[in-house]
Amino acid sequence: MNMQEQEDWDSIVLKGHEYYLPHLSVDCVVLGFHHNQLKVLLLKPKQKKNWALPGGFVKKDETLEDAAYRTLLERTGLSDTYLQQFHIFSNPNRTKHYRNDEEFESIGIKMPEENWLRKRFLTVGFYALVEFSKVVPMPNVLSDQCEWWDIDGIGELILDHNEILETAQKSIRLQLKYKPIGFNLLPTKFTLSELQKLYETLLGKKLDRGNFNRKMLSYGFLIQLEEKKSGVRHRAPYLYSFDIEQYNLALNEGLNGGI
Amino acid sequence: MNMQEQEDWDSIVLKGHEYYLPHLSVDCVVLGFHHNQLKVLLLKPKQKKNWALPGGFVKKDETLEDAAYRTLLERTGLSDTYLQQFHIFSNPNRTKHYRNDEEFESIGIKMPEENWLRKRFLTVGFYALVEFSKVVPMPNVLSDQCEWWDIDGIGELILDHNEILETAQKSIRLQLKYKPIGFNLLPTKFTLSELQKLYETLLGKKLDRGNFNRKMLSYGFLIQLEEKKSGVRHRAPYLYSFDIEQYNLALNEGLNGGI
DNA sequence: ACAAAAGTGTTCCCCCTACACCCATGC
DNA sequence: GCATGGGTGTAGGGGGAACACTTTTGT
Repeated sequence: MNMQEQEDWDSIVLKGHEYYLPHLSVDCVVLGFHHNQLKVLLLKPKQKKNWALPGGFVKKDETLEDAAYRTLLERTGLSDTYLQQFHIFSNPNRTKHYRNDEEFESIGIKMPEENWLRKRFLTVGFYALVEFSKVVPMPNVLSDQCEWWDIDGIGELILDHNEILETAQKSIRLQLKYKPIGFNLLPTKFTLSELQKLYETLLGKKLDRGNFNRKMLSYGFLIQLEEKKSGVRHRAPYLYSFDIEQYNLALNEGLNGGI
Repeated sequence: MNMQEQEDWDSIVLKGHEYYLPHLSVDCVVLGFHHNQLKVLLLKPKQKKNWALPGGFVKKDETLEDAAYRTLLERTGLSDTYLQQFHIFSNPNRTKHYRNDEEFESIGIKMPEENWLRKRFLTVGFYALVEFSKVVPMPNVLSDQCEWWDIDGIGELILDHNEILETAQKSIRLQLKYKPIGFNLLPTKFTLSELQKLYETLLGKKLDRGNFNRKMLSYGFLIQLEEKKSGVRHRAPYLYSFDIEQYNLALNEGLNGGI
């Protein structure tokens, strides 16, 4: 740990209560899509055995959304991402015993008995859907690694982060039914079968190709471009891009009905 | 204001920070259904011009859900209600200037400059669907009235409570599409057309009687009883009750499809 | 008898489902 | 040619939308 990091750590521990709200944090479930796999961005906190969702504290004069955006920008380099709060987790014991003396002594900090970080924390869960290739994962001062993980290959995370992740996935599947948010996970140009793979991954089930294509095109917010790169050993599929104006129009009309 | 109330108020103002979490509250959108009208429970805070959603603070060792249940129990006398968090409102200025000296002087309290109630507050919105007739609206120490209002006849509420109410309605409409939560608003015995009126009110549009009946019955969680009271001057409609076991079964199977 | 609303039936049609069939491309 | 996946066609069925007809009750 270099001088700067030590200072940052000291600052958060000893002075954080001056500029952050107490008892409150945000955690972000950052999802990407790569090689037909759903990925989630995780941090490896120093001195902890398990990995963690990227998160942060809330400044005294910012909204939760701003705090989440800030966290996301710092971890991924991305602004303008699709970000959505989905639940607040408030189990009184969720952070009990998480901050312990050994952890801090090992990095040269004597944490006061009454430090703000030892208190109970509630956390607001956000999910972010980002374009995998644009992300440059960056660890923060409290962690030594920041990496994409296959969402199915994740072991035990710190605290209740497994629960937060699962809740996020449920919310996303629900949203997907009436709002095609999946586009945020794809590059600007994509094929229909890439889109289909994404939907299949998010929903956890196979879909019919023909029906899927027709349905997506019927929404009217996909723009067909020219042919795909010759790198595939079968018929070249069309590339599509996403027409955000038509998309917003379609959203207001409502994509699904039902009582 | 009697002695007890004065004490309670004093206690909240001067000692609240000892047993409540700072900066955080819950607000409940309590909905009922009566005379084919959707009703919402509102409080009239003393010394304020506008009405308010019932709300409360969060004890240092309870979950947000517990805090909301507690609020609900105190205001309505109901436990076992359908309660759902739907959003957390975090505008840094949402409570600015809400607590002012005049307010407190008028009830005989000199509020310290640095009192916890003057700080920024975030609030977690919950909605509750309750059986109108079972509710006994009860004001709290901070308010002099607690009443049902027609949801369409509400003027300006305090703070951002109009926004909270609107957000709640959107969430409920969305939920209703894939989860028939409306039953929580009806008495144990009800007719199909009462149910239909409720749906029409919640969704804000007319529905076809025949199609509605068939759809609801097709779910399989309605139990047909015997005839209705003779108090109607037309054919007596069947009464139905709600089979919670079949309901849970149906929910797991999924009521709606879509990609 | 009449009004009003409940219960039930019927038709049309859209859209989802499922397959099937041909097309383009790299090896 | 052949394997592979892309694009498109189509027959069938389920169910929603709209409407009609009959039934029951109180006045």
